[in-house]
Amino acid sequence: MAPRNIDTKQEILRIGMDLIKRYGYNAFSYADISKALDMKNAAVHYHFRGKEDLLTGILDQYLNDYVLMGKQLQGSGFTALQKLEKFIERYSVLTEMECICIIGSVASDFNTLPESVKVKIKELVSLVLQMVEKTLQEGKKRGEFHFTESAKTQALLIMTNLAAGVQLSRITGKSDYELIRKALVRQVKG
Amino acid sequence: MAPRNIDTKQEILRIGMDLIKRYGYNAFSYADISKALDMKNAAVHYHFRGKEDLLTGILDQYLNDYVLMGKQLQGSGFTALQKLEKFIERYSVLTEMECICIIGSVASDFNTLPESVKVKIKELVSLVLQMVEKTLQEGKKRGEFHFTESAKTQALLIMTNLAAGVQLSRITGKSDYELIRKALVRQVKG
DNA sequence: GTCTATATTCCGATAGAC
DNA sequence: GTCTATCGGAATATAGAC
Repeated sequence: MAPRNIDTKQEILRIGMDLIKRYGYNAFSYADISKALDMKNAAVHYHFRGKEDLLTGILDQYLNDYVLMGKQLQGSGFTALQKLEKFIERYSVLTEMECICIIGSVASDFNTLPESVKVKIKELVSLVLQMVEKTLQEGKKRGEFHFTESAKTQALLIMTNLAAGVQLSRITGKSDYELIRKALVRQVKG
Repeated sequence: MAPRNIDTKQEILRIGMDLIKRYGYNAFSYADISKALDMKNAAVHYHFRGKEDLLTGILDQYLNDYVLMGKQLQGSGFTALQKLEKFIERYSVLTEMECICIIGSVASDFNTLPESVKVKIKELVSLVLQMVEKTLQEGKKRGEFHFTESAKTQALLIMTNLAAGVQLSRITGKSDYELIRKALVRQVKG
């Protein structure tokens, strides 16, 4: 059959990214992806030899996304607060989709993953934490933020508030996430 | 054969509680449990008809544990800070075991679980959050704590710092968890 | 690039012996 | 209460046709 869609690989990544945030890595199958794209599971194997390769592709996509986001924010002229809020917004949308963040999802399955994937997860977490830390430092320098912890510690506090915030919100409802979101912004403003 | 151990059901629960925190609900099997207890998977089915029944049993066990812990702390004469630190200690030990907390674990798998289990998870989360909130209120009344958020919001901040703290720590190392733990205590002290 | 068909392995679960 | 034996189904994956 002629290529139905030259971006099938990208479509598989898109579906996979949704499934991993919605159900978790060990809970979705190639069949879920092939059904969503109306193809056979063998076709998915053509684009990603095995499930671990797919997970690696998904993580690479997130790495690229965050690098791109970092560059865009850097050249945006945004205040530090606006940059932080752009970051927070990524978590807020998750609560509308019954999803948790990619980092929380792979953290839960971490012990079931091969070493090569664990390394990539570490890269992703380091990248995201450093982005937040850098924004916090900038905001403090500019007098926008007045938190008393180190920028690194404050970044850890924010990251954990957001990551587990979307997890809790899945169980107890979105209002708890909103309380967390507003409080963490008050915290950094000091 | 004569009963090898009259507490086999309790042993299954114990192994199950470890597996769910170490690998996640969808990543462990009855075979993992039967191997750990040197029996056949059919024997596990005798004690817990299906995997969902086992998960329900595990959640009931945690509910009982937390209720017991609440009663013990109530009659302990501890300061609010000491009570909070007893709670935090439960999370600290997880980082030594490559485990995440039960709430984070089931939050990740939440969308794959039947309604009856979801209800029990909500009960567990509500119980734990109320325990923390109550301790925070008590500490504020006694002049031990000086946080500015509502007790409920502060409890949410602490819970999310701890839950995602052990998740991050699994990826980036225990030192990040320690930074979070110390900072959140400073926060409530105000 | 996608298909059919199939191999393999594992999982959850049950029947029936002991 | 635990065993052996087995079933049905699903998941990962591969071979080879188109």
